[in-house]
Amino acid sequence: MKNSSAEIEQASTWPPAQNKRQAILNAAADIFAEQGYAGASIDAIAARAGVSRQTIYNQLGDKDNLFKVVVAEITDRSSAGFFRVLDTFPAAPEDLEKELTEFSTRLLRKAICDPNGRWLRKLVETEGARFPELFETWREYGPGKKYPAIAARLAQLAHAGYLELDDPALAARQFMALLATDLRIEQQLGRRTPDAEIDQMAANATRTFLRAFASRP
Amino acid sequence: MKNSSAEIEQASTWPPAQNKRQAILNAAADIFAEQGYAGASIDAIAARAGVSRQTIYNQLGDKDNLFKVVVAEITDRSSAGFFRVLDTFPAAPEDLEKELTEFSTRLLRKAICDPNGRWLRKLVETEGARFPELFETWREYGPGKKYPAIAARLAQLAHAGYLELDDPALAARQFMALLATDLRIEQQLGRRTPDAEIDQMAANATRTFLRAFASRP
DNA sequence: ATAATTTTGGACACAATTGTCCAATTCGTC
DNA sequence: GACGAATTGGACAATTGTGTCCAAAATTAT
Repeated sequence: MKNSSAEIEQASTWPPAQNKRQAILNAAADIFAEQGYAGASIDAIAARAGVSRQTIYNQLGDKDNLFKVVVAEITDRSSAGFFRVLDTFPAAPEDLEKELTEFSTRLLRKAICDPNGRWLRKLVETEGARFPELFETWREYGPGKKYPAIAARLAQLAHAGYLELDDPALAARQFMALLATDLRIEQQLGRRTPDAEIDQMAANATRTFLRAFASRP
Repeated sequence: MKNSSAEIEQASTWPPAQNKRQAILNAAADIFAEQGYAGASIDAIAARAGVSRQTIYNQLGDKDNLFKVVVAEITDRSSAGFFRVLDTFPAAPEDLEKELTEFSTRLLRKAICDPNGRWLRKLVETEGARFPELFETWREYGPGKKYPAIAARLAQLAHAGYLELDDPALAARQFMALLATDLRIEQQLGRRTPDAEIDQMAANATRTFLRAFASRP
């Protein structure tokens, strides 16, 4: 019973009840992502959370509601992580390629590799068709907020003369696509990608992106 | 009971038994992709195939085996479709951007949008962790064969002086990433993307790819 | 037409799961 | 240490799904 969510949990600085609630949410996120909605049994979640089944029903109601709460929770965390990284976007870089590559590395490491984002993507892919509202929620947070945020930063770089963009929104999607492509393949294995490879991916993506969009003197 | 697999079925030029078998396989592909392995019930598959449950057990054994056969079948079809399109890759184009864009359009339309590929990606994403051999099979056919094939064509273009590549394999992955990025978002909705949008995606991807890799005079 | 093969549909046993109830126990607080 | 609240674990009914069996019906080949 290796607990792959340990990284996310916060120590017991919360009211005791909230602590168990977090344990349940983390366990549920694991199991839902691994097994899908139908395949995830409440017993399995209870077992992984180290909690009795009844406690889950007490705190979170039925399976449907548990699922919704889990997704909402993870969406928040994932979004927060992303925007924390986005704040480090280089606004007036001296060495554009170097600083953008470093930003890409951070983005890959903290926002795309992190369990929250992975769970979310998988859950949306798996259960999106069956939970249309959830799909909408995710859409609002994911493509709806992240891409425009990236696009704004890129547009700013373009305005400052670093890039030549005619469609910042498109450039943002392409930037993210280049960044995530290799990871997508690796990730489905569940394999934890070594840092060196992540650096390489960030460098590859950034290099190609700049070959396409960097201003030429 | 709209049959979204009609496009794939072949008329009754087959031995009768094979015909029902195909119906089962198509229905199973639908249901597995929609509901995941755990959520897919044999009864639902039988109902959609217009066949009795017993017939499924007669022809294909238990659920596990049914799933494996479905994936193998779809993998074959998907792979065949891809390589059929790949044969139209422009080897000595007069207008590189134009011809590569047209190729991209074909690839998007016939190989990435098509139901086979979509089912496969979703099933692998959903159930890959629980069926390691299937994951390996897919990997062999997908990244294992398709990417090198694309890379070879790109390398050929580079050798002929059209492109400047130092890593054809990487360029192939990036080319595919640029192509698929917008589609991935649209597709999860199950929405059928209009042809005009597909053309646009192909043009956007190709344009950026060539901005990065086309030889400059 | 007749024989062989498949298909059908319904019944069945078995297992897993959901969600509820409740008495005993543990935990945090005062 | 004693009180109140939360947690536990086990039992429970109801539902759903798997996989098997079998006799009747339909389909296909001879």
